[in-house]
Amino acid sequence: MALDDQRDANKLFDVLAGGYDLSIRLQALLSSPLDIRGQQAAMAFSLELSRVFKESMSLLNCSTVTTVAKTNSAAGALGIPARDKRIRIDTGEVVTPFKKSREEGVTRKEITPTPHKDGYEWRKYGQKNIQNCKFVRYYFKCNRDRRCEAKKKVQQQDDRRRDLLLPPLFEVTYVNEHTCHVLRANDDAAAARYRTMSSSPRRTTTNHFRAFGVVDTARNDDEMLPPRFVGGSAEENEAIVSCLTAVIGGALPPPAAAEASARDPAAASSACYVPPQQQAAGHSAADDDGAAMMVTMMMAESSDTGFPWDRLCCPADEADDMHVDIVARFADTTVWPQQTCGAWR
DNA sequence: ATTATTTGACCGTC
DNA sequence: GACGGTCAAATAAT
Repeated sequence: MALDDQRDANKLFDVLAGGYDLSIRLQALLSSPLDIRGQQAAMAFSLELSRVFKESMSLLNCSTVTTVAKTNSAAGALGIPARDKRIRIDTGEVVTPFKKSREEGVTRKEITPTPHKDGYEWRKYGQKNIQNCKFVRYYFKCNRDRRCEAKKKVQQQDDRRRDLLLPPLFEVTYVNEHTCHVLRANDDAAAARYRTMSSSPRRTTTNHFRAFGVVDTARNDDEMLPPRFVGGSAEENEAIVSCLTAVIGGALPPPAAAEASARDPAAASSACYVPPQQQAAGHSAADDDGAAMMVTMMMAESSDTGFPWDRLCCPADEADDMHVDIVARFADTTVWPQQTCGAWR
C-alpha cells in the first residue's frame, strides 16, 4: 500500500504514536520484577507491539522505505511537502526543518507528545490564551545561557486523543537556533586564556569571571546534550530505517530537561512531576492487587516522559473511572485496545 | 537569599 | 480594537 495521501500519513502517525505509548508502558512494566500476571501483561504488550510493527510496515512498504532513505524525504512519501514537514516515526513526532520567517526569525515546528524532551533546558516566560484554542499557549526561552536567543512556543492540540488513552499532542514552535553551545565554548576559551595569563590564584580568577557572568556556576558539561533533532540529513537517513526499532526501544532522551511541576506539568521546566494517581494511590497496600498495581506503577513511571496525567485524567472523579478502565484492559489481554481506522478502541 | 514561575500589563502588528 | 508576544513585578519554591 503506497503512502500517497494524507490519510495514510495520519494513520501511520496514529499507529506509531500508539506503539510509542506501548513501549513506554512496557519499559515501566519491565523496570520491576514480574510475577505471572506481570509476565502476561508484558507478553500482551509485546504482541501488541508486534502488531504495530506489522501494521506500520504494511503502511510503509519496502519500496517506500528505500525511496525515503535514498531521497532523504520521508515526508514526501507521506504526502507532506518535503520542505515543510517531516515525520519522526520513532516518536510519532511531526517535525519541520528550520525556516526563515521575517516576523519571527528562524522557526521550526514539531508535533510531539513530549514537548519538554528536546535536550535543552527552558524557562517559561509567559503564557497566553489564544483565540479559538482550547488550551493556553506557553512561551519558553533557553535556560542554558541567558544570551541564547532560542525560544519555543508550546500549544496543546485538540485533546480527542484523551478518549483513546493516548497522550495529548503538542505543537512546539522553535524560534531561533540555539547559540548557547557557541557562547559556552567561547566562555570556556576566555576563561582558559584568563587563567593562563593571570598570576592570581584560580579561586580568585573564577570569582572574577563569575562576577562578570563569564562563568556559569550551574555549569555541568555532562548536560551539554545535543538537540535531539537538528534537521540534519544523517538523522533523516536513519530515521525511517531505524524507526521501528526505536519505537520498541522507547527512544527516550535522558531526563535532563524534565519539565513538569505539580501545578502545571505541561508547561513547567524542571520539577519532578508526580501524577495524581501516584499521589493518591501510590504504592499503597490497597494497590497490591496485581493488575491495578501494575497500572499504577506504569502510570507513575510514564510520568517520567512528562506526560501530564492530571490534564489527561482530571477532574479527579473521572480519573478513578479511567484507572478502572485501564485495569480492565490489563486484566483481560484479549480486550487490549484494537486499532481501527487510526484510532484506539 | 537566590532562582524560577505566574500573570496582568504593555507593545507592535494587522 | 483585537490579537499574539513579551516584559516585569509579585509570588512561590529551593
